[in-house]
Amino acid sequence: MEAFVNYILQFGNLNSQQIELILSKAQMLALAKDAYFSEAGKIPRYVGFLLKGVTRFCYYNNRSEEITHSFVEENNFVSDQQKFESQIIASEYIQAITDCEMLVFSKKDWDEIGNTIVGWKDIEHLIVKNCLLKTIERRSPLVSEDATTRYLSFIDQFPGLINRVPLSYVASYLGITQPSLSRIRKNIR
Amino acid sequence: MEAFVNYILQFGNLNSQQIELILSKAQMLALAKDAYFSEAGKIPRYVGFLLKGVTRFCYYNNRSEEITHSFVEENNFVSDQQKFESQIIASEYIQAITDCEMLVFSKKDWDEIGNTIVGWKDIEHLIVKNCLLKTIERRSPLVSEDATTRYLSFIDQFPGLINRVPLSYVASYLGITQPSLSRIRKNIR
DNA sequence: AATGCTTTTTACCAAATGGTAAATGTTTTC
DNA sequence: GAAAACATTTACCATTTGGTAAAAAGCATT
Repeated sequence: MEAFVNYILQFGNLNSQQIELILSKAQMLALAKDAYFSEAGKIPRYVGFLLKGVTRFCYYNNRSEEITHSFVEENNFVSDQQKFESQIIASEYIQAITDCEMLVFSKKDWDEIGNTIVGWKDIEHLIVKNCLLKTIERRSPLVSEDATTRYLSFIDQFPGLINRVPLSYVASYLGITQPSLSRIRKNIR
Repeated sequence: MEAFVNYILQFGNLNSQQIELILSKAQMLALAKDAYFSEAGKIPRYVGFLLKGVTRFCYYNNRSEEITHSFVEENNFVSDQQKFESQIIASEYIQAITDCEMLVFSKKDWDEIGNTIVGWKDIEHLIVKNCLLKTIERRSPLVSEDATTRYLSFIDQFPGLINRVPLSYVASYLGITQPSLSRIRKNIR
């Protein structure tokens, strides 16, 4: 809870009443492992802040292969932002990889925060921009480096995560098959 | 010029005085082929809107290979946005691939627009968000698909661009070597 | 048309990765 | 603790891609 407030205050100042207002709108959501927070074909109902656990974003490409394109760890926002904001149908899934605890906000409450707190929209924009830039930065080596380097940079970018998520998801994230990832791990040892 | 105004008006309403103000700050910049608009190691001076020509973003990875990570065609903003906004040293290059014509704004003028026009910052945020989302979307297939599919989706996303830029840049963008790209093009014919 | 310059293709072989299925290891459930 | 279910590794070989250098093609200049 404190982590959530600290996270937000990185991006702008809020007084205690404003923080109170935000927290009053937050709902606690427990998500069991493998449960979906948001699903392709449905409109995302909530934006969430992950207090505990790991989630992933995934979709199915045109060969019906499941592609994991992002991981989100605790103390970060989890949201299909564009689809949530416009309340349109999502084309990807957000799934809990471990049991998760989240603070979530309905679209209505989220909008109310934006309409009530002066300067909130700026903060929100900064948060979104920050997340998008981080995504781009993280995914850069996935294009230009070989698989071993990609794996090493994954380890670097997400310390410890390799022990918390199935390797099949990591292989997909890195753009290689699971046997390839297994071979790479063997060669590194 | 009109293209620039239309582009902006996609993201919010502005009256004619506001538009006049914006245009009064704009400077015309002609950039010869291969010239840099922004350079690694330097602070980006301008944010630009590309009226004519093609540019690319590139950087050097830790093996000193030059990586082209984005192309920008006419009627789009060209900016190392994060570095321009914070006026910090860039880590990548923005280079004209063909002769270019741009509208550019200095940091000072750009800030003045933001401080003068109510609602401009919202528009700016939307533009930035839009560009970042487009970047992510375009680069998605570069991870999860094989090289031939990546090439085809490049052709799809940038119609005609293949005939305007060196294939070596495209190969780099797709994460393959130039001989590989050449082979792929041959197989498709 | 000839010259030099750059870009693109080709050819060669080595290395990396994919596809599949079986084997092993690990966790869960009863 | 045994059985079942799931996750990971291994092994096999086919295919793709990389690295390098030479050849060919395309462009500009004279």
